[in-house]
Amino acid sequence: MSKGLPKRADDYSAWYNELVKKADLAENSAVRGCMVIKPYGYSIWEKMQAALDKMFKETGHSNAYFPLFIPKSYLSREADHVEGFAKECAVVTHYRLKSSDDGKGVVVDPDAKLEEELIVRPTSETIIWNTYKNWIQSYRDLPILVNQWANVVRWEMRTRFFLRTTEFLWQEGHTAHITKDEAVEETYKILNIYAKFAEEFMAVPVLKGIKTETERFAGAVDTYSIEALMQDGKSLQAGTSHFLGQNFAKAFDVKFATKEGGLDLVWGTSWGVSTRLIGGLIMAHSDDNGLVLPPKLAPIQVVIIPIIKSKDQYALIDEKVSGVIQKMKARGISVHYDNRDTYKPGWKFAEYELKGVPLRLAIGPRDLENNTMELARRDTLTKEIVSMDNIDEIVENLLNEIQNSIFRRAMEYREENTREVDSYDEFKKVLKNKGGFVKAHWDGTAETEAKIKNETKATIRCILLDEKEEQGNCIYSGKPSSKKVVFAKAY
RNA sequence: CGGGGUGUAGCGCAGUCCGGUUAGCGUACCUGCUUUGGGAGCAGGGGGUCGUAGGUUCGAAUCCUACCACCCCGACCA
Repeated sequence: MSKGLPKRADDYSAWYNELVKKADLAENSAVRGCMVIKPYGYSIWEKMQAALDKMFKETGHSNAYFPLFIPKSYLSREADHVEGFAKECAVVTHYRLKSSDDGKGVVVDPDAKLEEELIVRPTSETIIWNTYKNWIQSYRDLPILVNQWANVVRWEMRTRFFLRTTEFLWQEGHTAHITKDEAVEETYKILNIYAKFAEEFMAVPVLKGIKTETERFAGAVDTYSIEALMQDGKSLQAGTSHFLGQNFAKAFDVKFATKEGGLDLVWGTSWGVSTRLIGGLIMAHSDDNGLVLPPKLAPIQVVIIPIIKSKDQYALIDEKVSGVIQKMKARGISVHYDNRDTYKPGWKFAEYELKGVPLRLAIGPRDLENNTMELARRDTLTKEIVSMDNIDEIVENLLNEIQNSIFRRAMEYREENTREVDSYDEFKKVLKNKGGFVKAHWDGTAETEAKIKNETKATIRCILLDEKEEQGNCIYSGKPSSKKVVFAKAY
C-alpha cells in the first residue's frame, strides 16, 4: 500500500487527485483552474503525441499552426458554434499595461483598448475556415488535411486534473473535402484511428458511436466519439470526430470550382483528442498502490534497482547492469538504472510502483552469485527470479504480455459493467447500485433524454455504430424504438 | 453564482472555543555515524509576514470587521 494514497473504494476522487500529485504527473498552479504538467506527466503526453502524430501522417495529414487569438466576430459566424462556446470564452480587450498611479504596480491602460476584442481559442474552426477560404479556389486544391497541436482555453466552473482544466493541450484536425461522402469517410477514418490508439497504446477498450443531438459538437452535423469506462463506473468521452457538413463553408463562404465548371460549398470535418486522455489512462488501470501504465506509453518501461551490502559491490553490479542495459536498449526498451545511494531499495520499490513503471529488476549479492535478477510486474505485483543471460528477451516478451494483459483486464471490467435493461426501474437500479454502461431503448427525443438526465444523472453516451436493429419501447416514454443506446454517468 | 468548509514551515496537521513563556507535532530537508532483498536507526541542525488589511487590548494565531485565496457539493462542460 502506498504511503498516504487514499483507497479507491474509500474516496475515488481523492484517490485520483492524490495519485496525480504523488506520481509527479501534475500539480495545481498559481492560476485558478490551470495545472502544471510536470516532466513525468508530460512525457506520457509526448508518447501519446508521437503515436497519434505518426498515424495522422500515415493517413495523409500534415501539421500546421493557427493563431491563439480569434476575432470575436468570427466566432458568431456560425450560429450553433457561438452558442455552444460563448459561455466559456476568455476575452482579450486591451493590449498594453501601464504603471499605476501609486507606482507600486501596473494597471490596464484604458487607452489601449482593442477595437475588436480577441477570443482565446476554445477551438479553431472559425479562424481555420476563414483561412481555408483563401486556400481553396478549385477542386484541385482539395482535400486539405491539416492537424494542429495546440493549447485551447475553455473557462470552466470546476476543474479536475487532466479531465477538465481551463487551459488544456490537444490536437485538432480540420479537413476540407469535395464531396460529402469523402468528408464522412474522413470522420470515420479518424474515429477508427482514435479507437485503435486507445486500445493498442493506452490499453483502454472503447465504444465507437454517434452522439445524440444534445451531445453533438456546436456547429457539427454529426459527432462521433470513443467512450471509455473508468473504474468508478463512469464514462469518459476520450475523443471526438465531427462531420461538419457545409456549415463552416457556408459561414465563411468557402467554395470551390468543380470539374464541371460549377461552384460548390466545401465539406468539412474536425476532430480532436486532448490531455484528458492522460486522466483516462490513470483511471482505467491504476490501483491503490499507484499508477499502472501500459508499456507503450510508460516514460520508463523498466527500472533497475541495485541492492548493495557493502560499497565494494557497486562496481561489480554496475558492470553487470550495464551489460543488461545495452541488451535491452538494443531492443528499443527504455530502461532506467537507479543507483542513487541516497534512497534505500524498499523506498525505490514503492516509488516506482507509485509511478507505474511496468517492470522492475532488482540485483543484489545473491543474484551476482547465481547470475539472476528479480523481476517484478507492476500490473500483477508478482515477482520471479530470472536468468541474466536472456533477460532482454524475457523483458521484451513480458512488456508485450503486460500491454495485452491490462487491456484484457480493462475489457473484462467493461463487459462485466455493461448491462442491458428493458424498464426504467431496472435502469435506475443498475445506475444507482453498479454504474457502468447501461443499454436501453430510447424514443429519440431530446425531451426524454433531458428528463432521464435530471432524474438519474446519466446521459446518452452514444449510439453504437454497430448496434443491432431491435424493435422495442423507450424505457421512459414507452414509445417505439428501433435500437438500444448506451447510457452512463459521465465525466 | 447558491450551500458548506479550510487558510499556521516544502507537504500534512494540532493549537483558536476560554487572548498570556521563545508557536508546536509528523514528514520532508541539511550534517555525521551505522545501514541497504519492501518506504532504515540514532544524534545534532536549519526553516514561520500564523491568508491580507484594519480594529479591540498592557498583550492577538486566538476576539471583532472587511477583503482575498483554495477545496467540497450543486447548476455548465472535452
